[in-house]
Amino acid sequence: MFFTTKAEYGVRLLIELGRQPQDQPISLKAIADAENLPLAYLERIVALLKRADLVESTRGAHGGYQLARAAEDIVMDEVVLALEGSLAPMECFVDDRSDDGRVLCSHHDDSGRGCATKLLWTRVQVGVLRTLSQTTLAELVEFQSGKVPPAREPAPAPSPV
Amino acid sequence: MFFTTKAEYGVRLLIELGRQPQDQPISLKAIADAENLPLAYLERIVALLKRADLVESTRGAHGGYQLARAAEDIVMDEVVLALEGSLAPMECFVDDRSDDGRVLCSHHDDSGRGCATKLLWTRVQVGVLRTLSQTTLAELVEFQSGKVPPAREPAPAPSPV
DNA sequence: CTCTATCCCGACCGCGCTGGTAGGTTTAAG
DNA sequence: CTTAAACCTACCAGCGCGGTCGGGATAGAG
Repeated sequence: MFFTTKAEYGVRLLIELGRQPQDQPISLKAIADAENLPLAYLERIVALLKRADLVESTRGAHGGYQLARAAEDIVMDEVVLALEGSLAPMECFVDDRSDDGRVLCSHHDDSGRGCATKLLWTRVQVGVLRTLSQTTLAELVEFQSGKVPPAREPAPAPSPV
Repeated sequence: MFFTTKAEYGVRLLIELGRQPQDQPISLKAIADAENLPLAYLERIVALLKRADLVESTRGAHGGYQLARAAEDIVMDEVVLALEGSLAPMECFVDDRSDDGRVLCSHHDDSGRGCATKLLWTRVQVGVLRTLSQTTLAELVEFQSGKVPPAREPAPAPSPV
């Protein structure tokens, strides 16, 4: 399991917001009902999205949430990072952003050789990051609306487990 | 955190086996000492690798473990799958193999629309799988030995799903 | 002014899994 | 027969996930 339900629920929430007409906030309650998710839990999740400036809130009666930008400009790496807090494939990865995802393995580096698994986990992280950064919220909204995107998969996926 | 220490320790174990001369088993104790890992825990991990036919064991005194094939023929997707038990990015992914990684979201599919996040998680899974399947144990052994491989990441991934 | 819908926030909690330990049994070499 | 190793089962503490609860703060509606 790479991701928790935080990511799942958070992305669903964003998709729901993306389906709404612009500039009209929708309440969390409405989303919780539509997606059949626990309201109290959603509250904590949307807080993460707000802190990352992905959604905006309007307080008071008839308040709610709306996207902070156009769905086309919301890229999923930012979303998942905001929701999960980290995209490190392994414990020993300190978080990126300042640098670019460095390793500090438990047995620091014995006898001068670098950490054996560093190469592998770094590749995985780069792969995930690239995948996420190539998907926008707008795409997901379209996908859910029934328009299946034109099956873009040029390389025949060498070994689809 | 995508992966647990099972994957970390298991890969390290394989690398250690890959560094040994062929056809001569090495004891878990030796590996535990070399990598500074808890022996009892390693025992459980190596059992996973054996069940997946990635290592072979020799019992009795002077017994131990060795790779079941050449390091060049051991690909990391198989390894990580054996160690982690699944490569599903999200809870709702039933495991692949029989099919190809299908989704059965908690709110099965409401009002006929497919699961909103399916597209995203599928892309991530494909990305990870491709990354793992492009790395062999032999590469990691080389990497650890100091020879940094020539930064292969061939195609800049034209438009990976 | 008050009511009510909503965002907001902190505390709490059960459960499962991870990471690790302990102790014992079987196998085979010397 | 002793010893080194694989092998197996049961056990355990800690922690994070998923979820709940109760109570604010805020703003529109009557």
